[in-house]
Parts: sequence; structure tokens; C-alpha cells
Amino acid sequence: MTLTQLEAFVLVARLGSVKAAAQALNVSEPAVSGALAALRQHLGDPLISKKVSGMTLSPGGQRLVSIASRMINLAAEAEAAIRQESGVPDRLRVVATSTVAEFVVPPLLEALSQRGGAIESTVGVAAISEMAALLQERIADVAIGPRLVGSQAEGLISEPIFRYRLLVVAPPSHRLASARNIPLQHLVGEHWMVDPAGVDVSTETGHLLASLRVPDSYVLVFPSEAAALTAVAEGQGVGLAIAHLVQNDLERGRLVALDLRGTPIELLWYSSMLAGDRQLPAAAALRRFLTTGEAMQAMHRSDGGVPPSRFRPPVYVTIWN
Amino acid sequence: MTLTQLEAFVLVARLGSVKAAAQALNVSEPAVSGALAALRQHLGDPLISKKVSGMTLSPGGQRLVSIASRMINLAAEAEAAIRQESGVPDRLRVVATSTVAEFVVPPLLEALSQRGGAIESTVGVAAISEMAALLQERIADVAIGPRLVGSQAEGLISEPIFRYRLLVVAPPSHRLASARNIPLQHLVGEHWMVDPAGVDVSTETGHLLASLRVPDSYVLVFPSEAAALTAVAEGQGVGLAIAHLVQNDLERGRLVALDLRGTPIELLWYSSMLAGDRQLPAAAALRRFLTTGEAMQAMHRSDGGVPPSRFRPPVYVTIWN
DNA sequence: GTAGGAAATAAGGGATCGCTTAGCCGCGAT
DNA sequence: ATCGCGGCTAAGCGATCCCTTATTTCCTAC
Repeated sequence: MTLTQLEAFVLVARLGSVKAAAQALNVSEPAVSGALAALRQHLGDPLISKKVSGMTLSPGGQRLVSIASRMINLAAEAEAAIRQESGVPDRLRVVATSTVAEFVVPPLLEALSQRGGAIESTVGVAAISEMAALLQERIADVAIGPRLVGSQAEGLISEPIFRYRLLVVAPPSHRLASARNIPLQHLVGEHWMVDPAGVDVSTETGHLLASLRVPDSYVLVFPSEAAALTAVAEGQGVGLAIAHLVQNDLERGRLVALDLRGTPIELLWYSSMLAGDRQLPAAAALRRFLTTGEAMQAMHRSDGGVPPSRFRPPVYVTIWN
Repeated sequence: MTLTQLEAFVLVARLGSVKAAAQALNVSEPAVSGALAALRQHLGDPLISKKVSGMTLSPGGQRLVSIASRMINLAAEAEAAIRQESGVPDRLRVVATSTVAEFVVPPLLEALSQRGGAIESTVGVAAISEMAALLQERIADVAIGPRLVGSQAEGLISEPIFRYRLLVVAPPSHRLASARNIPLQHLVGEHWMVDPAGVDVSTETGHLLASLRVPDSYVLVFPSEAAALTAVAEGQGVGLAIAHLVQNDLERGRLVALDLRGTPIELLWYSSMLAGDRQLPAAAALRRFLTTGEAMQAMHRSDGGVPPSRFRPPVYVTIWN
């Protein structure tokens, strides 16, 4: 019985699938499956089994989830305690959906670390459905995304940090470029250029695509939002963008915003983290920082992103153990 | 950072020495030393360092002890929970000093298991100074020995279970065999046949030997009390014995009890275990059983021991992970 | 029936664990 | 000074961990 195995088990139980847990841990699916098998054999209990709708825990599995979760939390707490005691800078692990992780979080964290108070921070990409579990198991310290609610979010606090507007953008040559008050239906048949967050139905992008019933073959997923927008500018289709991040492109005429009915969509991002005494010092520091104008400014900087043409490999692989 | 490493660390911290921890875990001393080194390196903190008087914890080590201890406890709890949930008989791990483990505990546990209520129990030998830590870290479930008190015994309950008398025995040919009211000093120069508990100064045997200032070269340690008494019967020296266990030998004239001043020594054994909700179901069952006359009878059975001439290898090695 | 997706299994490889015995080091006691 | 004791290091070895890719199994949906 190792901590790795317990962590795999807890994430499977929390996320309801082996695949999702593997993704959250940034390992292959057989790695998680294998850890689970080892734990099953060691304890002589099925623990969790696949059912038509999600997975169901055995009685023993049910008992184990809470115990194992506490163990993992204690392990993280131990490392944090030692780190703090020996004066090493706190390490803050932030997760967000791909767009946010690409453009908003890096300048924010840079501003935070330049502000002093030795904090070393990293960014990771996660699906919204994973965020609560990642925080609960202390795989991440802060999540930036929609408000987290429900039983999954027990013991978490979500606070609004950033208001933003979502636009539908197209190349200047687009047939609807100068149309006014376009009904949604007029976009049926369009090709959509999205970043990985676009396939997460719980993001606004994903939600919009789902409500338009865009078939999968009409959705092109790019490794980054910057790449997707480049494709839009090249005329390959339309895309969704955060208003202040494309302001530059709009002014230069590289892209146009379609005057779609119901847009711009006004939205709100939240920061979520563990509540109370389970909170990491560095997380608390970020939370305080987020209330300042400095943080607001950092998040609005549109130059935070990578140059559209030669974007770096996405942050995907930088998830930590 | 593995659970094994954490357990080694906690035991070193609790027992104050690498050697003692190794003994408690029934592994070689470098095994513990290595685990400690690995943990130190992983966390980048000295954790614990040797000082002239025992060992002192670093600030980080201090934090870690309590966290690691909770983790180990949770691990044990997890295994117990699963075991219970899947209907496997509870496993009760009892430790005692060698004499008790040899003669008293086996018939007791046999009586308990025959009484029904699927409990599978094992016996281990431990020094009295280790008992509190073994219980705290859930390496053992019940300890039979003297009353455990002090800060080490926080969260433990000790209850008297058995009154017994300690005799000094000698071969019938002994020069003092028929003497009356012998002063202790008359035994100076005797050779003493003892079992491993005799070298534990916190046992009565060890205490008596220490107060007599018997030099080490005059103490012969046998792997079991039975072997020691056989040596006494053969005339190699004198020994200490629990009254009711040698009654048979006394009646048959194989041994005599010396009428030493201050003997028989009246003593009391306690059972110790975790208190409250940390208590294992099986431990609670044993606790209830110990209040019954049946248990009393079992502990008084003098035929519980192995035949003196061909005793089994001692229980020493049966300590569990 | 067949296609597709999720999980499990297989096979393999590199790293670590966890244990051993043997030997070295520092230090207090004889 | 040397011995003894406790702790650490060295070296080695087998088991396990933990990850990978490839394949198989199983179930659902079309």
C-alpha cells in the first residue's frame, strides 16, 4: 500500500473514471489502472467497480476513500511544513482551463512573485470537472475557473476575481463581418477554431459550441488559444476569444468581432482553494493579492500571451506530483 | 516518502534511538538508519540528530512526527476497516515481555479465539520501554506488562488484569535449598539463568538482577524461560519464576523455591491499549474477555508453556509489519 | 453485428525500496 | 589508549514500484 496507489484510488473515486484520474495525475491510464489493481489485491477488496453510470464504491472502498484522502492530505501537509520550516520559498500550484492558463495566469503569477514574499509558482491545465478533486487532494493549491459548488466543493472557497467578456471572432473577410445583430443560427455550418478548453463542456466556449450543436468534425482543437486565433485570422473559420486579449488584433484589423446576438457574453472567473486552516500560506497570499488593483492590471495585460505564430508547447505536461 | 520511512522516523523519535526502533520493527539497525537517511534527503531536513542525551528533533522533525504518526495510524485504520468490512476475522497483535509471551498469552488468546467471535491473534515479544510506542503507532494492538504511564502513554488505557508472585528457584541440591528467610546478600556470586526479559531492566526480573548488582558474566540469557528453568534444574544456577508456572516442578521436586527474604514478590500485570474510538474492535473484545473468570483461568494454566526440554524457537521473530 | 470507448491485462524497463552483512566513525567509559 | 556502543556508510541483491506501449476484454450504442 503506497501513497501513490492511494492517491490514484481517491482520484478515481472522486472523478468517477480511471481515465479522468490518469489525466489529472498526468500519467497514462494503465498506470492508474495498475495502481488500482495493486491496491485491490493488497487489500483483498474490489474497492470500486464500473457501473453503467459512473463507478460505485464497495463498502470497503467507501471507508477507504475518506481515510486515504486524509493520508494524502497529511503527506502534502508534511512536505509543506518541512518546506516552510526550512525557509524554502513556498510553492504555489495553480490550475486553470487552457485559455486562462495561457494568457491570464502567467502574468498574474509573475506579478505576485515580483511583489516579493518568496513564492515559486507553476501553472497547470485542468478540466473544470477535475478542479475540485485536484484541490481536495492537494494536487493543486488554487484553481481559476468557474465557481465550484456542490458536494465536491465541500471545504472549498470560491471567490470572484475577474470579470470578462467573450466574443465570437472571425477573419475580416468573413461573410458576416459587417452584419449587425446576427442570430445564432446563422453560424450553423461554420468551422470553429478552439483551444483545448473548447472541448470541456463546462467552459463557456464548450457550452456555446454544445448549444449550437456543432458537430465534432467542424471543431478544430488547437494546442493553444493563440494558435486557434491564428487559424481564424487565416480564414479557416471562426473562434471564441476573451475580449481584452484580442483587442490588439481587432484594432489592427487582423480579426473582427461578429455582432452576434447575445454577445459579448459577460462572465466571471473565480479563484477556488481550500478553506480555513487547510489553506497553504502561499495560497492565502495569492488570495490577498487578488484583491489588489495590481493583480487586476496583471490579468488585463494582453501581452501576456505568447506570439501567435510560434507559441510555446502548451503547459499541458507541467503537472506535478 | 514512503510509509515505511515515516514509520521508521516516528519510532526513532518516540524511542529515542535508531537501535531501539530497529528492534521494535524487527529489522536490522541499518535498515532504519537507511530509511531515515532517505527521508532526510527527500525532505532536505535533518529531522533528528544524535545528542549526548538521546536525540533531538529539528523544528521540521517536530512538525513531522505528529503528521507522520497520524498517517501511519490512518494506514493501519484503513487496513482494519477493509478487513472488517469484508468479514475477514480481526487480527489482534499482542505484545508482552518474553516470559509472559511464552506462558501466559498463548493460552489466553487460545481461550479467546475458542470463545467465538472470529479473532485471529498473534503474539510478539517487546521490551517494556517499547510498548507505548508500539501501541501508539498501531504496530501492536494490546500490550501485556506493567502499567504504562507518562507522556508516552497519552491516549492509552492500562488496566490491571493479573496478580502473580515471583519466586527465586534453585535446583534441589542448592546449598540454600532448605534455608529460611535468606537475606538477599547471600545470593551474591550466584549464576542466574534468565530469559530475554531478564535483561530488560524495567521488568521485575531485570530490576532484581540490577539491584543485586549481578555482573553480566554471571547472567545467562536463554531464548525462553523454559530453557532457563531447565538449566536451573540441571544445577547451573538459580532463576526467577512465576509461582503458578513452576508449581508442577516444585511439587515434583525438580526445583525448589528459595525462602529469600522479601519473596514471593507480589506483582500485577496490566493490559494496555489505545483508548476510545481509536480502539480496534478485536482489542475491545479482548478487554471485555479479560474481565471474565475464563480468562483468569486460562492465564493460570501452567501447562500452557512448551515442554521444557524441547521448546519451540521463541516468538521473537514473529513481529509483524 | 459492428464500431467505439473505457478499463484491464500483458510485457518490459528503469528506478526505488527495503533488507541484508561488513566495515567505518565518533565518543564516552574502563 | 583501547574498547564498546550507537549510528552511519558501503555494497549488493531481490522485490516492488511505477511508468510506458501494445493488446485484449467488455459493454453500450448504432
